[in-house]
Order: sequence, then structure tokens, then C-alpha cells
Amino acid sequence: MLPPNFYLDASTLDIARQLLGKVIRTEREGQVTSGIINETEAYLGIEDRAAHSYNDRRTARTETMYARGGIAYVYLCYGIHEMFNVVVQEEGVPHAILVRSVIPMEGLDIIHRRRAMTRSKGLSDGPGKLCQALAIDRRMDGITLDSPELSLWEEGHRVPQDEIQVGPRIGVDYAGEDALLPYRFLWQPSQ
DNA sequence: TATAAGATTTACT
DNA sequence: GTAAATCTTATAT
Repeated sequence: MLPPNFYLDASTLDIARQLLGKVIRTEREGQVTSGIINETEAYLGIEDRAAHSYNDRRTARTETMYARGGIAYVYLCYGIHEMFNVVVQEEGVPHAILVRSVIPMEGLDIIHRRRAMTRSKGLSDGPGKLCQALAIDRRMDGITLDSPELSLWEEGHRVPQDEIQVGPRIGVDYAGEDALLPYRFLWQPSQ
């Protein structure tokens, strides 16, 4: 399991890089599923126009981002999709990292059923898809990432820095020039 | 109270 | 390539 200081002792951008290759594990009603993180995006709080916490906007929803790092921030987007984020940094610093994609590992049969798909491509390569695949929802908002039902683990795959692609974040055109910042990290093991 | 828009996915033309 | 699905949140009357 990742230690508590993993979420505090580095810059948010560094942690977003380090999350690549780590494992998300969930257990829901006795069903265990897991996946290797291969895409993340950093959201840098008050200064970041793309972040919910931009301009120190404290609301019932964003309050989770202000807590001490090491917990989950899960919210509903477009009224349909849950989004899973890792809250980082000390209490009062509303930074979070959106997990955009995982590679399925354990519980493939369960994941297929949840996603209502039989083929093995496209099961969890999107922030909404992976939440459906791993059964992550808003009931998990604010829980620690060493919980029985949701936890992050070290072993998965060691990702060399030179295999990480960096680019602008997806779907944040409303953020003006902040939409161009290179805060998206992608690792594609197939290449 | 009302309205607009969103850190997306999927199906259809 | 375009559009619909769907509902919470934030902001404005």
C-alpha cells in the first residue's frame, strides 16, 4: 500500500507522474477488482482555472479537495459519469489528480459485467469508464486511500520516465490559457 | 426559484 | 463527425 507521505512529500505534478504504474484496488460486495494507472491529470487548486477549487472556491463539493492528501475525491460529471481523483498536499491546499485511465488486472469477469461489454478493449480507458469498471462512486468521496473498499498500491509496473508522454489536459477548454498547460501524463505500455 | 454548463461516453448519421 | 443522455453545482434573478 502507498504510505501516507506519498501524497504529501512531492509536488503535485511529480505525484501525478509517480501514480503511473501504481494499482487501484476496490472491493465491492465481496467482488475484488484492480487496475494499473496509465493516465493522470494534475489540478493545481487556487491558481488553476481548470480546477474546481480555482480562486479558492470552497463549496460542499470542493471541500474534499481542501482536506489533507491521501483521500479520494469523487464527483459526478455531466450528470452521468463519476470521476475519481487522488487528493494531495497538506490540509488547506486543494490540489487533486484525476485518474483518466487504468489497465484492468484483477476481476476481469466482474469488469466485463459492470461495463456490459464482452470484448477486452475500451473497458477502462476514460475517467468515467474506469469508475464504472471498478465500481467507484460518490459514496467513496472523502475516504482514505488505504480503505478496505478502495486502496492504492505500489506494485503494478515500474514506468521509466522516458516512456511518459506529457501534454495538455482533456476537456478543459473553458480554462482559457490554463487549458494549454502540460499537466496530463500518459503511459502506453504497448509501444 | 431558475438557468447554464460541465475534468464524458455512447450511439447514430 | 454530430448529438443525446442526464443531474449536480454554481451563479444569477
